[in-house]
Amino acid sequence: MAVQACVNSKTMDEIDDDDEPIVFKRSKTASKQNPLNSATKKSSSQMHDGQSGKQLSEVRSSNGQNSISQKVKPVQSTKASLVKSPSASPKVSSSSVKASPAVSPSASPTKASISSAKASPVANSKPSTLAADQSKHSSQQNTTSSLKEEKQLINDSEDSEDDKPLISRLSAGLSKQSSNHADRRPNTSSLGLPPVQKPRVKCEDSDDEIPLSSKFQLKPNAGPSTSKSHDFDENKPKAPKLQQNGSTMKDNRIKKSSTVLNKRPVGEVKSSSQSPIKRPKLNDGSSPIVGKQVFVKAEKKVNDEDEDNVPISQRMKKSITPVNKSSSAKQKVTKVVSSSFKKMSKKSKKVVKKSKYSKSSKMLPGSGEGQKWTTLIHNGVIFPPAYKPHGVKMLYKAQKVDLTPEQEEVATMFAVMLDTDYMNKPKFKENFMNDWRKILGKKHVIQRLEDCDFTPIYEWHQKEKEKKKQMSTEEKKALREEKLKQEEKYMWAIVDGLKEKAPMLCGNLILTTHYGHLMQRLIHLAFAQFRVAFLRLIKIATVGNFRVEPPGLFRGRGEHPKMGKLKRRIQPRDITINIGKDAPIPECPIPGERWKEIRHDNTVTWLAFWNDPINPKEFKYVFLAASSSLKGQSDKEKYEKSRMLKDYIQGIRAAYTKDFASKDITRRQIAVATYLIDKLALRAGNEKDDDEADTVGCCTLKVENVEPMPPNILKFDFLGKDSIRYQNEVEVELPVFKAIQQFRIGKSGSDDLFDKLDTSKLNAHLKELMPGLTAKVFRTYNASTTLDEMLNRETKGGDVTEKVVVYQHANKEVAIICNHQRTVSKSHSTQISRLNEKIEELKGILDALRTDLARAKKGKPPLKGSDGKPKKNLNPEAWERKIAQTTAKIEKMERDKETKEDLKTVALGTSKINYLDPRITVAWCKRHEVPIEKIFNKSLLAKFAWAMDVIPSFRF
DNA sequence: CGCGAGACTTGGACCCATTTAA
DNA sequence: TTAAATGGGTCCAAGTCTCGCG
Repeated sequence: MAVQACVNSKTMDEIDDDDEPIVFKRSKTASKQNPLNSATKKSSSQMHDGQSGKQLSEVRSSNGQNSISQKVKPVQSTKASLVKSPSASPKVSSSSVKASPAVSPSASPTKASISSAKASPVANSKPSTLAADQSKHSSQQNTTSSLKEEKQLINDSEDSEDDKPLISRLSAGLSKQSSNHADRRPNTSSLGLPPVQKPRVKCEDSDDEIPLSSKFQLKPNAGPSTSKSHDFDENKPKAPKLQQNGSTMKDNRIKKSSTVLNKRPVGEVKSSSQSPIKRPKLNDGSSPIVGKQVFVKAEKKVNDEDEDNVPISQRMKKSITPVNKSSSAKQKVTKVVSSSFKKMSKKSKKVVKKSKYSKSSKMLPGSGEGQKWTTLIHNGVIFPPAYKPHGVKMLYKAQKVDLTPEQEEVATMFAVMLDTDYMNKPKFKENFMNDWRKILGKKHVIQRLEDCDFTPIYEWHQKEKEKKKQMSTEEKKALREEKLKQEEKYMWAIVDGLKEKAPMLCGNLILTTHYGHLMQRLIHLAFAQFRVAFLRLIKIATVGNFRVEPPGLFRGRGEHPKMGKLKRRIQPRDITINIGKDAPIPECPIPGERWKEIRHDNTVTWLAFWNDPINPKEFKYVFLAASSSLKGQSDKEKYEKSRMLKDYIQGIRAAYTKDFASKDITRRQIAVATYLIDKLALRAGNEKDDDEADTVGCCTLKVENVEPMPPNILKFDFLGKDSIRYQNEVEVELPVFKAIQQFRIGKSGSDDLFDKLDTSKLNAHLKELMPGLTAKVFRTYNASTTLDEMLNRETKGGDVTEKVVVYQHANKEVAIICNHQRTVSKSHSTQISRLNEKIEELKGILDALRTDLARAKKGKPPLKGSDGKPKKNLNPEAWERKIAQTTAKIEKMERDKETKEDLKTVALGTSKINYLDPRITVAWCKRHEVPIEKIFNKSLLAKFAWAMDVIPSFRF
């Protein structure tokens, strides 16, 4: 096993403890969040300007807020109302925008900017094989290596780069070269390309680190596998090409409107200078986007240059060729885990897994199609404690009722939810009662829920909670330690470790013993390289959810038809364990019980699963934690895939634009759906069963969810994932608008808008455009692209705090695009009013200070304070200073207030965790000397360990 | 091709410890 | 020092997407 990419395991962490893996660690202080100041809003406008060929025009509903709508609840006017107007007159909307001058957060240019290069001490030492690789990095870092190379690269850089300082551009270019190539390549494999084999090398740690050797080889790349023809181009009438992505008209308005209804990078295909990105000429572009290129490093550079101008189609062709070859050539570098393997996987179970000792087996590409691990050792899962009856009697028609422990357990589940919103849901109560009745038995006195009084149990529960709260810190700590002790052994898994070492490593021995410590030092000091290799070899990953879900009442979201149903207790006999063949089978923690089944399937990553008691057709899995290299690897592949989309996007847009007018209705629907997904980052929208909440995604939008408002505004209003409401008014291209109108003809509100479409058709189509492309890739693409652009456009200098604000602003923009919401906290309004009071108070003080200043100028003493005490007699300058301080304070508070109001419904975390390529963040931090800890917390640092050594010039 | 099983990612709420404000 | 606010971490629901089969 080669060492796969980073090991972000705890072990590592700990081992690394002394020497931080993280490079730019600087100050430990966490910065609290900085209020995004008002500047924020404006930025939205800025962002759309002219940026890289993106479509500016479209805007998200004015300020983000609006767009984010309320949660399921009642639709409210809310700020939406503010926004609203766009519909009426698009133009207006622009005005509505907050006109605030763009203030950039940073006023002063600081040194920061300079260094794009230096900043980062390279994180870890890589094995010598990687030296070359490193050199690249380093070269960049320290300097500009060869100019000429850079120049080439520049072309390849993104649109936005125009805005960047030369130096950064250069470096960016470099990065591309190095990292991109390296990075991307691997993807290929995961993209559904013909699995090219890459000979894997054993120790790679991230693709960046792919061993040189392999890197070199890569060149010929695999292409997209098939190039199917696209029917595509052929049939369609030519679409108005100008508008291709909505450009023309929008453009004008775009500029004006800062308020964007929806934002999106969609590309406008602006001609401009700006985007060097490959923008295909339309005509050709339309052509088959089929197979595509895969990038090979060297090759790529070369191509890049010219490619910009080359029509996509051609480009593709080019690349295609190589594909075949490559495949034949058997590439080297495969990622073991690459998703592409999946396909073959199932079968591969039989994969030969030879002894784990034989490394060869592990890494080899061949060996493992679909193989996710070679050896896997873990301790199974832990069960929740058995139910302990409390004996508190509930009332039925005011009489105490005796319940058996089983009956009481279920009654308690309900009782503890008395103060939740579920009590207002008849469905919840009905489902609960149905299931409880089964346990009570037909003859039980308890017959009607309405006659039940659970308050005694509820109160008992509240008291228990209170008791717990009252415990002293020590008691709590002891309790925690006790729990930890019990759970400790379940928290770890050894993935691809050498079996014989396992005992030593098991648990956290290595981490805590002197021996471990010594070794660590030793390794650290004397054998850095060895150490890296060592760590890679022994992978101890933390298990994500090793606790079996306790019984309870199903808490479905939105109007879930099954809410309230009893989720029964899971027993060992329900659980299937997946573990290495030679690993000891975890002991069943419940005496007398046994596991349902033991599997040794190395083509999957789960450690255990059981069937969901609520929906037996579904499974609940136990996986490794997000910080594991297995997860890291696939995370990285996900981002590489969306980066790849960058190279195809222009062609894809051209293609769907052309299809807006297709005679073939399915095709037209696909085109429009793709447009919406691209522009609005909508989810795909799989079909759902009747026993699930009625929510929709793009393909399942109903007629009533999209209202066309002439001339070209679409008003969206639907419940998406988790029954989170999506409301947005978006200006779209005329052909899209017309197509939507036409899709609605003859249908009722609850009919499918895209009746000819479903996600599998859509994805099948997307795959023809780019290997591995699916609808969700657009969301990642949209999010990461937005972050990358905003960061680069808006980071102007200033201190760390200001830069962090810029980051948060960008993060917020992404959250709005993705419609990541949170419920407004209960204390929100009081917090706001408290702030208002303070502001008022300060204003009063300010007035008094001004009075005193005026008096001081006239040589009079200050008035008495509100408390009646006399103030010190100061000179005018001193009063002025005080005034300035107070004014600053007021301004800060107002900013805080605004930020708070602004973010009250926006959840920033989700996008950070799932959609923003961490390399963008890391590189930006390096370039701007922002300690990464200001942006990523501990768990994100662990999760993104694979991204930490990205070069500063990395661009998405 | 459609379907369903299966595997994995995404996502908001909630709980609780820590930090910050009062 | 205490109370409120934050933010990390957990929990588990709810999506997406692939694959194999008939």
